[in-house]
Amino acid sequence: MELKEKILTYLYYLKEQSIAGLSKSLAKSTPIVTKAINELLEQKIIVDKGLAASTGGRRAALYSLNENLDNFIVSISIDQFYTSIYLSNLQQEILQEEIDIQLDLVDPLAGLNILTQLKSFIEKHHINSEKIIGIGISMPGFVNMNTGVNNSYTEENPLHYLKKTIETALDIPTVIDNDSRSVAWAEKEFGGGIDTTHTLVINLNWGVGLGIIINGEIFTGATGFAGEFSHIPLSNTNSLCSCGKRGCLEVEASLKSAIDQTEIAIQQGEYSIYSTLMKTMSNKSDALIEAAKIGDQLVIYQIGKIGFMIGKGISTLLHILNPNKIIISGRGAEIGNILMPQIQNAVNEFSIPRIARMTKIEISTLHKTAQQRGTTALVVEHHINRLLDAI
Amino acid sequence: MELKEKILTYLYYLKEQSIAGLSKSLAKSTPIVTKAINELLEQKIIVDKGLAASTGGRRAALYSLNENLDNFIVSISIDQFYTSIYLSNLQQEILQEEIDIQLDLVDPLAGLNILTQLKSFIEKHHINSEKIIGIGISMPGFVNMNTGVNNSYTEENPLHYLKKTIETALDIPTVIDNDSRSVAWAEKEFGGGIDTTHTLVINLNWGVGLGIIINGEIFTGATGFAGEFSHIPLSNTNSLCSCGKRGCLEVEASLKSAIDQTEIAIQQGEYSIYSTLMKTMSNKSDALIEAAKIGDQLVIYQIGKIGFMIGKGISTLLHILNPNKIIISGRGAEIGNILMPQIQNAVNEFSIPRIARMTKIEISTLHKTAQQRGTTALVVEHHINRLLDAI
DNA sequence: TAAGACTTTTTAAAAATTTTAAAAAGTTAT
DNA sequence: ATAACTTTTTAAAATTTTTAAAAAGTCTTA
Repeated sequence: MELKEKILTYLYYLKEQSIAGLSKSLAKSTPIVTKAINELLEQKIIVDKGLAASTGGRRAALYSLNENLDNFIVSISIDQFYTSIYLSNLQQEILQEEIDIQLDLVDPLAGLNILTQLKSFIEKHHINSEKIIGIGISMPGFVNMNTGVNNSYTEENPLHYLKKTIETALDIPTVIDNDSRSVAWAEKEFGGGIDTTHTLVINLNWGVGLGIIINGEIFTGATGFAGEFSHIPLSNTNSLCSCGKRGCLEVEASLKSAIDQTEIAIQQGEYSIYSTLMKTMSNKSDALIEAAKIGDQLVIYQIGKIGFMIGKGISTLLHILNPNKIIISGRGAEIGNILMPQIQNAVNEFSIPRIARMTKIEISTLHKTAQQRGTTALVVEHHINRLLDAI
Repeated sequence: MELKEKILTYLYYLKEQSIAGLSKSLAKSTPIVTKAINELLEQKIIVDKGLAASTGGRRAALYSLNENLDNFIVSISIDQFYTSIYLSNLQQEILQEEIDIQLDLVDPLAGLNILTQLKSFIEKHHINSEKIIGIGISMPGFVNMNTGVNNSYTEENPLHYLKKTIETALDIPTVIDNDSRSVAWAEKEFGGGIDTTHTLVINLNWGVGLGIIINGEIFTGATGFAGEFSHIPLSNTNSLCSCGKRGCLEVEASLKSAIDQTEIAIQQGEYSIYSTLMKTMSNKSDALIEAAKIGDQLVIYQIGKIGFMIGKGISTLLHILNPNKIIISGRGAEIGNILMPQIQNAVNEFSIPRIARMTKIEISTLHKTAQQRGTTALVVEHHINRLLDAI
């Protein structure tokens, strides 16, 4: 059973694969993969897609997931202020979406609201819950995937037990993880991390998170807290952070900090198109990003500043972990071209050239979809076995 | 052959083991381990050591390396100013040693001097080179274990090709690694890292190095440069580092920095027993450590300062990697009790309590022997197969 | 453009390894 | 002293991998 699940997971990611290819990727012998493939064909979970283009020898037979399967995945991407819900199929396509539902996680009712929104999403689109393989949730905080608990909220807050709440209310297998780890996973499977083994993914959003991939696997540390990038002591200004400490990276290297600084400057009389945009847009970070794209001077200056601090943080990561690649992802990736020069400046200033040369720094090409893709993949990783059970 | 090597390596580390124990540690089935053990017994490489104390069931038969084997390991521990050469047996005992040979690595002849010293060591103690399983070298710098090259020195400098030079001159298999990684390996196998999977080892010496153990293995990063802890931007004073950058940790967190500061203070008229000690001792760090042990106020103050900076560095590591344990090792471990309170102060100031709580910070109990033990183990890891070939 | 050399996938047979079950050897509590 | 329980060791069965051979193509060159 185990092997079949792995095969299905690979086919989800890669869409088409040969027996030889699977055998190599899974480090399992050809005979055993052949046997599993034949059984999956028999069960009509996968289908034969004909022969691959030649690579210089006998052409390989390709297999893919059967696109006639009517099984779906629901994923919920949560950030500090907005929640999005998606319905996807096994071809990595989004079938339905409800994006940017305004939901401040500070609100003690947020957890229950998410459940309500999810229920109405399923009803509205007439989704047969029997056909949902699983529900994936990604959200900020100290999320323990194994216990399903978010330790950033007290036990009284429904967000603490969000996974369990949803799972029992809907009776559908549910899996939860930290937002930055989901984004990192998306980059590993679909983005710039496809062919690197040691990849760091910076999730630039309202805050600034880090997903660490070591030896091709998400690294969670000894107790699941690895990647708390945002609170390392790097800032010289010593401004107070929400965590109670001073000098945290997050204070000067997140979209929030750019927004705060921009708003302060505007209040002090500086001009910025940001204020005009905010009259029509409700999402501050969207307004900031839009202003930057238009070329607003103040906003670009503020974004440059966070870019420099991110670069300083990257210098630290570079020296300690010597990764193949560091990817700037998350909402902030959209203004990557504005961030990049300042990131590079800081890396030049704070890194040993010999070491910095070893790591490629990139802006994600996945943009907004990263979190959704990673969260959906999380369900595949954990509950693809339901495809086998169902038939 | 492969399995036998693994068994011998385990027996080297653990001295006595049962078939069941080996089977579990090596993740190999009992029948196959039994077969290998029987062959090794036949070859007289290992011996039966009788039954283990009971653990509530049938008593296990124990096996160990045959102590009558006359095979040895030579290890060379090199630091910025002193080189030590050791001869050890397979019972982890040091048979001969030549410690603290004064050898400044800045001297372009250092590489050749090391070879000369090694040759005379072997001659002086009448060591039969046929019986040397291998030579292990550990030294500071960007050492690539696979190519055997130290990239911190130019190709003209004999230190660049030290491994090859020694290997060809003596015709004995030689292996080289970075000093901090050797110390980390020693901590993992013999010290505080025995039963933790994610362990960081700070090698406090003339400089300050870091060995990273992730999933029970040395982590080298994408290109072998992981652990360049000493040059992350953490200092506020912006003093210039030898690497050319400003704000590097090393400038304020190494024994060198404590020595420099102490000497400056003495020149400015402050009293310290360090100056008296230096009249009889040639090794500055030994003098510093001795002064600290005696209770010299100035030295203790200066050591406290480096402790605080190390603690700040530890805070960064803590947040990013969430290890089970961080061990302060190397020469500086001897003054651990003086460092510790300031390390703890800094960790309290710069870490999120929830995260800091997860990681135990310890002073090494291996003291000076760490580097030697790690370097010797390096030979076992790479050349234990010579035991099999020889017979 | 056809033949031979070369690649790669697939199938089949042999070898190795693991898993499972049973036996052996102790220990501990009553 | 015996029954119940543990743990190691041995033996047999089941899996898995490795190796070799066959099948199916591609590509170069005469």
